[in-house]
Amino acid sequence: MRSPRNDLSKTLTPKKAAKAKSQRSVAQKPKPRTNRESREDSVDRIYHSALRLFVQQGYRSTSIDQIAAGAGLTKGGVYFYISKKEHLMAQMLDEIAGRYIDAVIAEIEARKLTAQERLVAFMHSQVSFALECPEEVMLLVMSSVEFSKSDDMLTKKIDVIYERMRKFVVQTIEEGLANKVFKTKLHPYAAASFYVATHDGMMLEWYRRAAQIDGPELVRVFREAFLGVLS
Amino acid sequence: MRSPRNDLSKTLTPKKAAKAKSQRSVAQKPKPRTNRESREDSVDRIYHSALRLFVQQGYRSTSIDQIAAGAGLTKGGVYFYISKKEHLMAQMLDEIAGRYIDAVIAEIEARKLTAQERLVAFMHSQVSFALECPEEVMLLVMSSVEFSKSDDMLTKKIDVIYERMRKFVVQTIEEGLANKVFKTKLHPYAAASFYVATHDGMMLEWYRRAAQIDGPELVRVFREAFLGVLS
Amino acid sequence: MRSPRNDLSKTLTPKKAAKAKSQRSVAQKPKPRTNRESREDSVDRIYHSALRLFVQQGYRSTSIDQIAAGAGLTKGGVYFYISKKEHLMAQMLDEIAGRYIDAVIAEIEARKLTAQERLVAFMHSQVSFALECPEEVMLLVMSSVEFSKSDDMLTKKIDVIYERMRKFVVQTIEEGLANKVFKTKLHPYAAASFYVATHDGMMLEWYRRAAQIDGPELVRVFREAFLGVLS
Amino acid sequence: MRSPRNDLSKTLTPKKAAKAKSQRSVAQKPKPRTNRESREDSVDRIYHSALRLFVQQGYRSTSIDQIAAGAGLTKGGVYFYISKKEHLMAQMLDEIAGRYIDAVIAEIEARKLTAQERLVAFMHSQVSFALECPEEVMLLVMSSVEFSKSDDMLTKKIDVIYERMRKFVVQTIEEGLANKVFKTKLHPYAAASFYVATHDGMMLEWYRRAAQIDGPELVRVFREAFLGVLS
DNA sequence: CATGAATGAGAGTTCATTCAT
DNA sequence: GATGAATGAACTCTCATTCAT
Repeated sequence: MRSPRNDLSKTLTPKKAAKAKSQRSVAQKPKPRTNRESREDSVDRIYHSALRLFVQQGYRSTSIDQIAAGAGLTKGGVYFYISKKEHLMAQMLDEIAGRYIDAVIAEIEARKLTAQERLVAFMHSQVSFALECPEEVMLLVMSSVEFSKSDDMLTKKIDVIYERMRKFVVQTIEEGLANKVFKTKLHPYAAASFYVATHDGMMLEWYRRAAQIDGPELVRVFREAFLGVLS
Repeated sequence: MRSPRNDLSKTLTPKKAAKAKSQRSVAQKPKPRTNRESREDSVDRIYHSALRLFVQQGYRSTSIDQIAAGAGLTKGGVYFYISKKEHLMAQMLDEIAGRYIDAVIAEIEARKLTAQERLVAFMHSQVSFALECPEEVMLLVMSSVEFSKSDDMLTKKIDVIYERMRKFVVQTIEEGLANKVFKTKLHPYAAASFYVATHDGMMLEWYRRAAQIDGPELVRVFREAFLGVLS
Repeated sequence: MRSPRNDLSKTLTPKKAAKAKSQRSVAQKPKPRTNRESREDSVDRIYHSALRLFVQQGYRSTSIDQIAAGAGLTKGGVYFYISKKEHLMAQMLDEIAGRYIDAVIAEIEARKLTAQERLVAFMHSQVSFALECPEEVMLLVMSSVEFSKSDDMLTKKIDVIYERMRKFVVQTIEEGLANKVFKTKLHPYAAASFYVATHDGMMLEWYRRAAQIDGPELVRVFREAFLGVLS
Repeated sequence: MRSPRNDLSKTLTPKKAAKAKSQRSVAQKPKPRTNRESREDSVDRIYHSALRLFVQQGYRSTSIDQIAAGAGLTKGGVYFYISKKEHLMAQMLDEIAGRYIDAVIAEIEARKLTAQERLVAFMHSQVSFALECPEEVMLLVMSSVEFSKSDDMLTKKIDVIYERMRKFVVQTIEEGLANKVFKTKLHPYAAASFYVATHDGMMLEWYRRAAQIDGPELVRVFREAFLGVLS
């Protein structure tokens, strides 16, 4: 009834995320004084435990038991906060979409920029976010693979997120074409697909080879390749 | 010893694969005359059933029952040919790697080409193969996501395959740089990563949006972007 | 010791019960002045919430959470008053037995009546009570089904209650036979079983088909059938 | 696919049922020679194990593990035959309804009888069946309590079964009234409710007190009471 | 060559119960 | 007097795997 279901922490910040990642696998429980602190803490630990595991092993291969262990709880403890595994994932995706797509777009729309500047700003914002919260972005990319062509709720949710991303690119390119900023013969939809393809591919490659890869250099290549295609 | 395990058909050809795709969901059993034919037939049907399902739903979400149904067999029948689900996948990956990476490279090495020509030939060969056997290539790409950062045998196998792909690109670029064919400042490893990233991203996007996308156009963009980066 | 366990309200009256039924599903909390009032109030709300749910869904299918929600409390709040779900049920059965069997019998014994008059009075009293507190009676009948042939405490308790009912009927019939008021060949035990059977069956049918059934008519049939059998 | 789900044994006969009941709790596995025998045997053991447990403890309180243990199988073994616990119950109810209601009615309709004779025949057939297969009938009666006022599939199924029983009684009484065979003032629907009520009540009482009760005598009382009410 | 029966481990989920606050 | 967090056991159901036939 009054259990705190369905309102996963909105308080997660990149700092916290980064910190959590550097801790060891089973989070320590810092004996919080108040109930409120204890709740926020548990929610947070569940969120990060799930995030890490979903990215590492995939959503379907991650068990609630593993999430619980990573959060220093038992299965039942996790279910005190989430009503369904699917909902946990859905909320994670919603939050990520909000911060990685919607917030970024909103911020760009708020500024007065040319089409080209907006595209570049979009790329930079996404890259910055990915540098701060790599797992969040990876969750998106990897889920888009794990759930492609299924028919559950999560598939739809992910499709919608990607659609928003494509739409922004398409609209910006169309505007750029109208203003003669871009002069490519490429259809805007194809260009958006190329953006998404490069985005996903780079994230994957970066995740797979973080140790051996020079992130900034890859990003620079990404930008040049994409803008090159548009000119 | 009760069965011919571990020797999945090497005889699969792209034609067959393409044909299989256009057939109905449950393969018919055409009453083959000899035992040998019957065996090869079953192996074939298992292979294609598994391939289709692995790509559609992912390896871990595909049950032996589903594979069997798709092959017109029962679970036990499938286990007559495969010893473990993992082995089935391993053999599929081996075969795909052989045809999609090794054979392609071997053929290119056999011809006398400049570094640039070799790169272009590589891209074209991969794209041609992907057009003929899209599921095979998708299996590779999607598995590389599903199994990233795990520690099973399949993860290692996939890593090795990708390593071979990267190695060819790196060596070719290095040769091109030595011969002054390429003049990029980009580190060959970064360029190879960009190749792999774009490759995977494009395949994913193509698979996700086959209906809405102009494949050839995307491929052309791919080639131009990549070569642009190298010059 | 932390709480006034094991002393569920004896103050419940049929009026209250009837009133509660006509209220909305989640009882309101009327901010009682004193602690005592508050306690009695919560106890009352728990009692009625549980009663309604046990009858609707059965004891085992009703969760403490549901009871708590119906009483406007949380799980923990309910456990402040009850020590075990089983005890809550046990106390409900005790109270119902007291009012539906013992009080009724005591009142009849207090009057000077012939055997036949006593039987009729018993039937009428039970029917009147059932009309006022249908849920209480249904709890008894339905529990006798849910717990038949188990071996927990509740099973025993219900058996005892039914035994008291049968015993009264048997003794009254025996007396009536001795006084030549009844002249049936039927064994008193069989007649008592027939009484109980008809009682339970009618209550069930009435509950199942309250909307389509003419209660008073069913009751009249009950009385006539039973007395007919005895003459 | 080809698993034998959803076709629970039609071969169960009263003899077998009676025999099974007299065996000890965990059925022995008689090492059947053929697959077919083994299947029928397992299905049979599951059916009887479930029937016994459902009647003893109720459907919801019976776990698949208990059913499996009673059938000499493991949980997985039971699930090889049933797809869902709910389906197992549904099939049991269907079979019971077929034999206890439909077959009985069909047989009576086939004979040329007066309304009164048909009612008596109906009662006798039901009683005979109950003497041979008491657990089957008890399952019906007890389920009607366990599932009253729920909204699942089983509730609807049980309602339909009871409706068929009521309908036969109503139609027969209406015919009897038309032919002046019955002269009661009682509404046919009320009479049917009385029939059902007495039926259920008697079955319950008989089940609860089989040891102490003279079954035939109770049945005779049932018939006389019911016919008395109609005259 | 293949089936069908069966196992056992583990998944997601629910819930009575405890307890610090 | 009551809350909210948490546990642990039990439940339904799935699935890779084995094996007699």
